[in-house]
Amino acid sequence: MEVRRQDIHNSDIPVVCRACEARHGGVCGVLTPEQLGELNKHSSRHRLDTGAEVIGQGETVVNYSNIIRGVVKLTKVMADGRQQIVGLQFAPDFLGRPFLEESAITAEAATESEVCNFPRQVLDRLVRRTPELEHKLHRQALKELDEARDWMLTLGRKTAQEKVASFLHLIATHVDPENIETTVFDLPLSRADIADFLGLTIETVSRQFTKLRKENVIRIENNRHVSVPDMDRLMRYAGND
Amino acid sequence: MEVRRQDIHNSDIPVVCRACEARHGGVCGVLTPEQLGELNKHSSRHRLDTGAEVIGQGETVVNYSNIIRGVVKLTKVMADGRQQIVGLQFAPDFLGRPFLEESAITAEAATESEVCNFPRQVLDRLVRRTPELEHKLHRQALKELDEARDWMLTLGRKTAQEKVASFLHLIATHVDPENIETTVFDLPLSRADIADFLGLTIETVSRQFTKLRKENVIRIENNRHVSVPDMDRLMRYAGND
DNA sequence: CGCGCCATTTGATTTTGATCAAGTGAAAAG
DNA sequence: CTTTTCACTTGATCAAAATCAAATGGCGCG
Repeated sequence: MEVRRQDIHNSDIPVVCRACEARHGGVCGVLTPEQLGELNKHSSRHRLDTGAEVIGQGETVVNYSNIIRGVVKLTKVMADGRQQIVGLQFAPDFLGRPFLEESAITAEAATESEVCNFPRQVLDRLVRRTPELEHKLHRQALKELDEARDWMLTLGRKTAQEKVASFLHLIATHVDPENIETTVFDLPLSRADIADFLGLTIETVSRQFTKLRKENVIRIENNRHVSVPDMDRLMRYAGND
Repeated sequence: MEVRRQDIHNSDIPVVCRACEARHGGVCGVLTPEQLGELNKHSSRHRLDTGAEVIGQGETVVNYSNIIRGVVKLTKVMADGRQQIVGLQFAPDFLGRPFLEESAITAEAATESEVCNFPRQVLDRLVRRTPELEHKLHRQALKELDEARDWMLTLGRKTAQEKVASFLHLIATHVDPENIETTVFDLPLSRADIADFLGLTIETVSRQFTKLRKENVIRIENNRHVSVPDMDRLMRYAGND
């Protein structure tokens, strides 16, 4: 009986969703098969090259997305071109700002990525009828808020060295959706992006990487591949005692 | 008939809530008279002196609050004492982090304030039964997230002068709950708090105030009373073109 | 293989804001 | 009325990170 019900349910779930890596952790996880089916009718998967823009600052929001794979950066730019990354989103995060017509930020792929898009209106309608979905989105918004506030402390009060170490720790705890903390990983961001994330220049970021490497806090190969022999030590360099 | 219903409703609303300045803008605005009555049974109003702590970083959350009057600052501290204000909340904002046992931040009154406290459990229960309430809290979380991200750009990429000008503009647009923008106002924060908000030192903040005053961007009396003759000019100094 | 491209690193110098150290002024306390 | 206190301002010097300027080092391509 239990098994049979399971079967029926599975067959109700859209084929593309069944194998979706983001289905359980992401917003889709709270939907019933019927709702998933409805959403799926209007949704589409896309591959994004590094640098591909999902939405631009000031543009009208037509789609929300789920990140299936990859890292998406959220940036704000000033009129004179100064730029700040205000958030990094990893799979299976939801991507979008509910209840606003116009995006206040630019979202673009930091790495080669994959997303699942669905029209704003379809999800908005679904949210109104599904308290669990709003709850899920609410939790994600609160998580992003916590992360943003952690980062404000980093931006406002930490030294360049602490900023870079904090960034490495952030990546170590987020790149792999499977693991809470990874000690060997590839940086999803270029030095320029890291600088934009940390409120520093490329040169300062590079110098701090060199310093951390010379003090054996990290090892680096090919610019992007990092290993951290002692995560606690890195944490201390990040100012997190 | 319409009038009579209104009367019945009014008589159902708890006496203390009827005159509450925060009732309409705040979370209470979405509650039915019955729900308001239930919440009110467990809630209590408190006056807060400047500096009074609402909750401390790392403490267990027992209460949520509504700000009735005044300004509350949200701060994060590092182990060595470095401090960053990560949010300013004005009446009638909701104060609290739903769905988390432990507070990641300290909240304290930046000015003499008044809040209405209610037990975490009572509101949590109410949220589960009231989608409109969760929607309201969700919207507030998203508003705070937008503000946090705006501020990240300020912290990471703006000069000291732009930071101070940005702060003045923020205050001008938030101190008076009645008005979108005020040109004459009292600063709700000391120089030390402003420094903690902007990621600067007291001395740098002071020097930038002097500079803005000398260039007639602002006038200052008694350290706290500010008037802005030309808000667009201030905006330009803030780097918002 | 050699060339050019691009990201990154490294070096020299400058600038911004922090730090250290006195002042000032207004309000509270004696 | 004087003294103390506290928040804020001002000044001199210092240090961290920005800026300007060259190297370096893969990597794709002819």
